[in-house]
Amino acid sequence: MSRSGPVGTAAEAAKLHGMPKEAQPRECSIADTLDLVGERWSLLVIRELSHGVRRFDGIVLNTGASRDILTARLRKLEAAGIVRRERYSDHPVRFEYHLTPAGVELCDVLITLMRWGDRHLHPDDPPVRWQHSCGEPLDAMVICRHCGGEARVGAHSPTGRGVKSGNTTHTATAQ
Amino acid sequence: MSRSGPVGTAAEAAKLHGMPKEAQPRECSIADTLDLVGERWSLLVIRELSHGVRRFDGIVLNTGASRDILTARLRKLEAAGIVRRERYSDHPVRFEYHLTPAGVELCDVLITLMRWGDRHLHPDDPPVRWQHSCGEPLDAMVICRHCGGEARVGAHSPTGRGVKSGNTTHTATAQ
DNA sequence: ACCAGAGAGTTGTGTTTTCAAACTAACTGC
DNA sequence: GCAGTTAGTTTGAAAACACAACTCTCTGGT
Repeated sequence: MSRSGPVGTAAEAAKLHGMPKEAQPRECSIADTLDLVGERWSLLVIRELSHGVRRFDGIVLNTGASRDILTARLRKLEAAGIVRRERYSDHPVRFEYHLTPAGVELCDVLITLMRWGDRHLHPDDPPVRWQHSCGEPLDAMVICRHCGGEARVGAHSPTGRGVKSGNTTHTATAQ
Repeated sequence: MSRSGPVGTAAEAAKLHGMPKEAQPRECSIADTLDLVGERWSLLVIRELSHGVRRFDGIVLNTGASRDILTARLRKLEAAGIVRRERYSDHPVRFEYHLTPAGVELCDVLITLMRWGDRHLHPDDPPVRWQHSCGEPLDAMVICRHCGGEARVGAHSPTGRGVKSGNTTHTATAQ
């Protein structure tokens, strides 16, 4: 496998003997986003908020999450600036939850997850349809802003500091 | 999650007295897709495969997943038809992993996750850029196939059997 | 005044998953 | 015949999760 030259010593040490501990995960926005939102329930919470369900018990009911976990997730999403917690009553102190603009942007992830599930898990009876503002049921597509073409075509070639050189291990071409 | 089962009166019973146990999660392609792919590491495995890393140790190295978990994830993704396991050597039996077409379609999810992370977590230095086939660095957008407009605009209104009626609890309007 | 119930959690107690590192097994190349 | 590669298992310990029950503060009915 590719003598990748003078890399950082972590990877070297790692491959010296059986890779005991030193994995060197990529720097990557996907991983970083998943750290915030990749746990069980988090994205379903965002789904509920985007559907207009704003109260604790409503979210419990519609997702199936247990209440303690839901508390933890809401706190984490709030800390990440994805959710805003707002008091709607003072006498019994009560809160409801809203998506922040950053949270609303996460709906793109929900949309692509839903499209995949509709196509591959429910090919002829999507359980939910989202109506787009144009009036039609939403059928989503991810495109490149520059050329307008479908984003996922052929092999993409990643570049940047999160890309290591010698790890593709002689299997170069696309799928 | 997503206990579909014989629905009917569960929600009714649930909201009648204090909702002791009976949550009734929505039928939903988002939840169903997350059941397959929503665990930690699963999407990072798909990221690696989409980058052309096909071997067990390469995936361990680049994701940081522990080996036993990776084994479990790969088996699950294979069972779901997202990943194909292919023998590339017989004498020491060795395998490598590929994305199936269904797996390739999941790259849309990765792309939207990456875009969110780039915008909100690394506003001025994305760790990785994906080059689109048009030559430009990919800047993705989710659109509606019908009208070509951005998918996530204003409030969407979900319809279908996965939508329950009385759960929005008097908070009606959009975000 | 009294009780039921909503709402938003917290607490306590088990059950599962995950983790990290070590170990196995079957080879290759020198 | 030994170092090294590859693809996993195994093994305890740690973290996450599930579930029911409980709290605390009101509101609304009788």
